[in-house]
Amino acid sequence: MTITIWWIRRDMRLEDNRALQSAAAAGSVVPLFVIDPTFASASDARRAYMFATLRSLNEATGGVVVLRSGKPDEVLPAFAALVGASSVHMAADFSPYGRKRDEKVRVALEQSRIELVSADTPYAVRPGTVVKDDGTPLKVFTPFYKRWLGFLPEQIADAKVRFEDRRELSEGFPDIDSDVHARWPIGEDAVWARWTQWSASQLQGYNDNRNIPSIDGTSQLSAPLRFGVLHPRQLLQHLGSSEGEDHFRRELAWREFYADVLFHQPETTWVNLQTKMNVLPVDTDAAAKARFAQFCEGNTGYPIVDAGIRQMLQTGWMHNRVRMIVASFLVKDLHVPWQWGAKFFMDHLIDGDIASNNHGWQWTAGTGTDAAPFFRVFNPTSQSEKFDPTGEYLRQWIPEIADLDNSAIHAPWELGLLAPPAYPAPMVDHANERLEALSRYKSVSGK
DNA sequence: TTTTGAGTTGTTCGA
DNA sequence: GTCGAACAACTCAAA
Repeated sequence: MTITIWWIRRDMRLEDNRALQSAAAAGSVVPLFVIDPTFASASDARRAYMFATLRSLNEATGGVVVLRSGKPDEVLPAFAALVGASSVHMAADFSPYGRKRDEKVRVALEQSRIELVSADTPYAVRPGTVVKDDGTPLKVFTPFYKRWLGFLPEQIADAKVRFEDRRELSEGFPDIDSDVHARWPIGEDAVWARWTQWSASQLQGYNDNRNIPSIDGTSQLSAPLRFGVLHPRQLLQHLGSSEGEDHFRRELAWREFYADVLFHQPETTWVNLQTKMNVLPVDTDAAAKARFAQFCEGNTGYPIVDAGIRQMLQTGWMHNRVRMIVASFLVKDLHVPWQWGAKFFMDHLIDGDIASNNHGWQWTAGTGTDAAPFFRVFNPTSQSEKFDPTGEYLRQWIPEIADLDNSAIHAPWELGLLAPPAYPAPMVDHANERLEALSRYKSVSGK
């Protein structure tokens, strides 16, 4: 019997998994997960989620997932030789690191005459597919979206998979912080249960409710999507054409758009997409670093900003609307490089995806796709009043101000209510910093 | 090739 | 409280 390897990466599921199906079509499958040394740089929350998910996947296979530590271009050829595999099957990874890694692995396997088969992608539409009539990629979301809709994949029925039991070759699973199980649905069954429950009650009202951080208005499926516990094409199957469903489809498409942008311009992970923005003045001196450190603790004195940061520090996740408010504050009130914020988010988010995260930051900073009007500066107080009118979200994450009433909680300094005992005064004056930001952005386009 | 309309998520000010 | 205008200039997509 031919042995094949399913190299598990961002596709931690058994259902609708074309890499697994490809491996199974060619032989009896050894599922392999390589613990790459670079994972050490992932956030604690993300690593905990990943291993909890893998453990669940292992159980779903009857315990045959093999873990091996080391550099993938060394582990895969050695492991393939060990089990006598003739091919390795995977879903392509489009992150800049993933592309380099996979090319190294392909070359290394080739020397042993083992084929690396790329049989799936983490996206409904493979990055690089959606192009204009002249064959070049799109840089604006809306036209991308319209064309992307025309490429949505067909559903393919799963064939039965025969697994090969080589569990004696596996390293043990690392200990898993029990917190992650308490906080997140782990594994395919639990994640689909979450989708079923959430979509039944929230999808119709998604348009409005997704912006309210105190309610369960967003799917919270970002981490499962990040690790492929479910695939976007599966979600798309469940979406009709109501306003809420349309909007949810657009959100899925944003994930694909940013992957596409990064695929074409991998260097924009950490440098401005719009090079003209390279002359935007940013602060990087010791004082800026001190302000950044205060920001990272969730002690800016702006409740909505601090609530978001604390939510992320404590849970590994932050509500999308609040991510924008927090990012805008860092870039436009503290005037530090967006890269600092992007790194900070990647260091803590459970769902941290390099394309969505870093291009989201570029969007906020005005350096990315969508030449955002330079005057679009979020006001943290009015955003708070608009999207958390009852202050419920603020109270959940900032106990120091939990006793303030609705009229005071969004801007506790205004009534002289510098809340007991420890909530800080605003670290900067937003009205001043807004003007400062406007003048800096204006300076970029010249007079 | 040229032209035209549009571009995720905002705020402030004055009527 | 509500509403519309102003806030720049530029790039992109498509006709």
